[in-house]
Amino acid sequence: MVRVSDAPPIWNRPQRGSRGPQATHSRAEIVQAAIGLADADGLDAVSMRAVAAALGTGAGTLYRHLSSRDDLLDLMADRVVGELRPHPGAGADWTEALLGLARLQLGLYRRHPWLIEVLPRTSGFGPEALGWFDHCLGVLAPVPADNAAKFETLALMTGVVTLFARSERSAPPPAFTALDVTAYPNLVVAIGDPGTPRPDLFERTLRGLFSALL
Amino acid sequence: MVRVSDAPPIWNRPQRGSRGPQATHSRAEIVQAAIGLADADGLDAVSMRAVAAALGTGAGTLYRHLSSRDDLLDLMADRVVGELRPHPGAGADWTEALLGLARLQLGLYRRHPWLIEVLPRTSGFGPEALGWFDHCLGVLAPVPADNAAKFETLALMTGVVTLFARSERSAPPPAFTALDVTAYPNLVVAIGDPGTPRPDLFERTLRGLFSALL
DNA sequence: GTAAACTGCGAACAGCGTTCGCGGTTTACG
DNA sequence: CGTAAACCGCGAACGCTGTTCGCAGTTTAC
Repeated sequence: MVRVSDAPPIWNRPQRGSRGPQATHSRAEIVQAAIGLADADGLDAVSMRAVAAALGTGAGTLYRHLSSRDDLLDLMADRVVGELRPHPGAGADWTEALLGLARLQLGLYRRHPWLIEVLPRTSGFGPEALGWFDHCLGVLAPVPADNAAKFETLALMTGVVTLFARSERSAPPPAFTALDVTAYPNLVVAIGDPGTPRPDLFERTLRGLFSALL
Repeated sequence: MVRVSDAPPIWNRPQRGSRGPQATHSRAEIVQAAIGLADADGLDAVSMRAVAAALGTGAGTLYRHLSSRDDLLDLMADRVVGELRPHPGAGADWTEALLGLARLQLGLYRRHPWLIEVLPRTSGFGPEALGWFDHCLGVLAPVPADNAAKFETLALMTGVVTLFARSERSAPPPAFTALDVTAYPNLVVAIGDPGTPRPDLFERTLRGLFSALL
């Protein structure tokens, strides 16, 4: 489960040495093929054999460029995080700027839904993730708050974005057919008067978060 | 991925028919063995063969009581959600009561860390999950708000609890050795003055959420 | 009493991540 | 300049996974 490897993380390892024939596939090529499969058919479609087949080779070949499937997932995640560039310039209102960053993240999750499953199990921050985090800190620069508070706020902001991304993906509740009235009295009356969901829940939640933590 | 089965969910299916010899293992027994494995060695240790071996039988036997491993995970999740009983009585202050419910949920995640992975992929609400949700609605009964707003708030409360549970499980950040100053300027200065994390982040976040949404 | 329905069981299947040895190719070094 | 080290693609193989299926035996319903 936990990464116990003494080897340096994948981002610090060189792609190839100096000797030997030129590789027919690069690390970036493999990652791109894997992302294509994940975008099209979900994360389960990203098997080593499938990725290799998409590149016209065998599964064993991939291990010349990666040391494990988890490495591949790390690289995939950091690469799509790079799609958040160019990082938008911070305006005068940092709250509005931060909201814009959150919306950008939500868009990324919509483009690559598998990211919701991959990100929580990545082994660490890649260079693009660090760059994004650095940019967020820059937006928060004018805020007079402890750096720990900024870290906490950004972590929770990212987390809340994943919650919304997940809720968008999950199917609507299964219509509650024939609910037992005696067992779930409050639920029954609430179903009878469901009310109307608010369209600005995303912004409202994040604004509440910011005002509570910064 | 998505459950396309026309069969009724596992909770509505009877455990056995009337004919045939008495079964040596019950559905509850299987679920309990699986939970024991998950608590001890994580979710990956819950393979059909391992669960069957813990019960002294073969993997194929389990399919007499369950139709898939996903069914087993559904049952495991709903069963540990039942540990939240007896549901605490609501006091006068609904904010405080709701905070107590959130703390109860966090404790459940600490006792069964695998629940963090299982819950987002369950196929629906089990009877215990419905009971918990019903109780939360009861606590929110005196709040003059739209039922949709209450649904949204409870969903986000549960989500935020999972974020905190996840952050407790994840390893501390890897010490940021030798960070490139030119690439991550804001990060470098923030590391130089890390500040002190706030001990009441959990409560503060949830209070902010409640006041923003209800 | 017969047939239907259920039981545990173990072999089997396809797929998975990963390892390893093979022959061939390119580069670094004495 | 030749030799050795390092890298390449490749395919077979290992152990594991979830799941299916036929077999023989047991209990119940009609």
